Amino acid sequence: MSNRPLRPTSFDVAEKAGVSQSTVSRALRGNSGVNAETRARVSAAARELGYVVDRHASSLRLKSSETIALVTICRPGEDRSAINPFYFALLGSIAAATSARGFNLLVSFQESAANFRADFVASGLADAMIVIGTATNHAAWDYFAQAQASGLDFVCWGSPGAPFHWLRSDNRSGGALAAQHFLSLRRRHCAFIGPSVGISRQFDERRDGYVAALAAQGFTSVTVDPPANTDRYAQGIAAARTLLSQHPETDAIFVSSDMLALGVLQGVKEMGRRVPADVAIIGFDGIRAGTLAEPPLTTLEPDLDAAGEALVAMALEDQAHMRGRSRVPVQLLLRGTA
Amino acid sequence: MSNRPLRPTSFDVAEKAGVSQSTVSRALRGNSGVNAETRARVSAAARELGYVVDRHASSLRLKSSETIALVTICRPGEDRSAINPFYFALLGSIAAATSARGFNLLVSFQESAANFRADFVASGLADAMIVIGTATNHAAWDYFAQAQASGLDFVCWGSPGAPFHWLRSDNRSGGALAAQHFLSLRRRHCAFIGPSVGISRQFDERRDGYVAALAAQGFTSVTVDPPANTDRYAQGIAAARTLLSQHPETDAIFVSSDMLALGVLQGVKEMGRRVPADVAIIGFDGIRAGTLAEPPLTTLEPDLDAAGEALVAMALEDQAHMRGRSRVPVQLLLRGTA
DNA sequence: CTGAAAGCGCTTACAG
DNA sequence: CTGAAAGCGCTTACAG
Repeated sequence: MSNRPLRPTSFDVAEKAGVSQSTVSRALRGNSGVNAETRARVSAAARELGYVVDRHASSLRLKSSETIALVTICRPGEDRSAINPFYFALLGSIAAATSARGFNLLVSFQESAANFRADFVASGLADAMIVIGTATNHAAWDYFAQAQASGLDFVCWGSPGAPFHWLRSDNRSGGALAAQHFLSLRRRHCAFIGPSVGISRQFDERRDGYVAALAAQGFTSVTVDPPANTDRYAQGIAAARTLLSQHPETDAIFVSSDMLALGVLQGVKEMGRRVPADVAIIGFDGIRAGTLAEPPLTTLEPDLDAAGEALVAMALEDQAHMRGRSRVPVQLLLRGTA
Repeated sequence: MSNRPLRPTSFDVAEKAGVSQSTVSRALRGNSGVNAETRARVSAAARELGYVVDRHASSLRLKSSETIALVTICRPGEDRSAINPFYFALLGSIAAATSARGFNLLVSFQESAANFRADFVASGLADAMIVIGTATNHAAWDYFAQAQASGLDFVCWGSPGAPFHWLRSDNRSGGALAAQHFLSLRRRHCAFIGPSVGISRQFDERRDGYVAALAAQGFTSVTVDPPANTDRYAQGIAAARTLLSQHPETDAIFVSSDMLALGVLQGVKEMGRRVPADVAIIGFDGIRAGTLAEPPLTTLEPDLDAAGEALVAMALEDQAHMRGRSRVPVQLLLRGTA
């Protein structure tokens, strides 16, 4: 399959069209300054032969592959169907932005030293690299931090720790929106469930925005750190139990991410509380699976179309200093839990 | 970013190591018959210079890109986060199989004539192509059928209609497992909810296996075709209502896919039936979101690791006639709805 | 075991 | 407007 016996080259097209090979190249690239009649003849010949420009030859010459490499960092040992659907949605929006520019998208899921790899740009395979995925895989982010230290450049979603070029949700505003919504619902005993400080900047920002907005109205919030555990859903159930045992008066919970929030929702229901009547819940990410919960999960939804477009634009930006860091707007999606 | 000023070439490495460029190439490719000491010197020089083989030059010479192209067909107008998570899981397992072979994976989401594209192999970008995604997008499958007719070869999941090389779940066995499980649960009024004949071979096979296994024990099944509707979840709710109105005695429902089954579950509950006490439900696909339903969705789960591996193996198989068609085993995953 | 050279299939400066 | 030629960075048959 890789070695079609008769893949035609531009020389074959040239012969058939009765022109030189250089003219074929110019005509097919839409180069101005080619006689319209000649161009038509070349196009016809190419079509008849089923000719397609060889991308390797072309990229080699042009020193550009019109390809973006997308690395998704996974949890070690996690199987592919367990990957947080948020990252698949982000992958999809990056694919859309890539294809809108006529670029290709090379994807790679990485989880451990066995498959860490960052040489997509160095090998010419891609013009730029984007890194997304879980903040919890320290080995992976250390690897990419090191790659960056040795001169490799890329853009990432979230950016745990190191000073990468990043794009993030407007997390503080999201947290504030959650707080304001809870207060408008007359909730007075607000809580936050999310992983402890430092795991992910994004989680920290969400919590800080929430706590600050509550404080601005004279309210405080209790915080529960989910137990270390491989599965966010199970973590959510456990955290909800802990929270409601220690603070039975809780009537509103903002959760750092939807996968965790779905577990929290389950845990709250298992504790015999009605949602949202007794306890309101708001998650973060806008994942589709939230609509399947009962009741459907109210959440803060980042604009993923904007995120995909911005990540690709930042990655392709030639001036490294122009990349910097940037925010994607977030919107409160009222479904059923708040 | 695409144009690093100083990307070193094999000539630079050669100079630094004090050997010829050909020796660099041989040493780095692990070519046998290179002096061990020379090889070490070359490797060291390459490392110091941060040299990485240019994949375009290499692929051009070797006429092979060690890349698989994966096309995912989407519903027109559907946004990326709404793509059936089953296809993302399949994408993940294909990525794993690809990377296990040291291959790259190029992905493309296609939904309408505006972005139909099948020239990945013709342009040399990929050695083989895999097509997955919704069977409901006829325009897309027609496009690929036409591409095949003009000599392009590829492997696909499911294969609606045309005689593609395909991989499918062992759908008949899956349907039979559902039937047997319902009967072991003493259900006597079994139903099937799924799209009508011909939309997808896989759905037909599931229904046929189910009906045949019921018939073998002397039982029949009623079938409900979900209303034409863009959203599987909404279709499921509507179909459940129709079914329970027309056949209130129904105590078991096998549904052609999980996304539809999640809607059916919701619809059944909305009709005031308890699940699984009054009505048992079994879906098909094993998607993760099924575990978030209440109760968690019992389902038939195809072995996705095997599917990813087999799709890649079939795609890469040089002898087209060796590809043919093949089945992935399916397993009953008892969760909560049956 | 190693080097000089051809060639993979393009794109584009250089002539005309 | 078009053609002949150089060159992108590799891999490997061919000599030695």
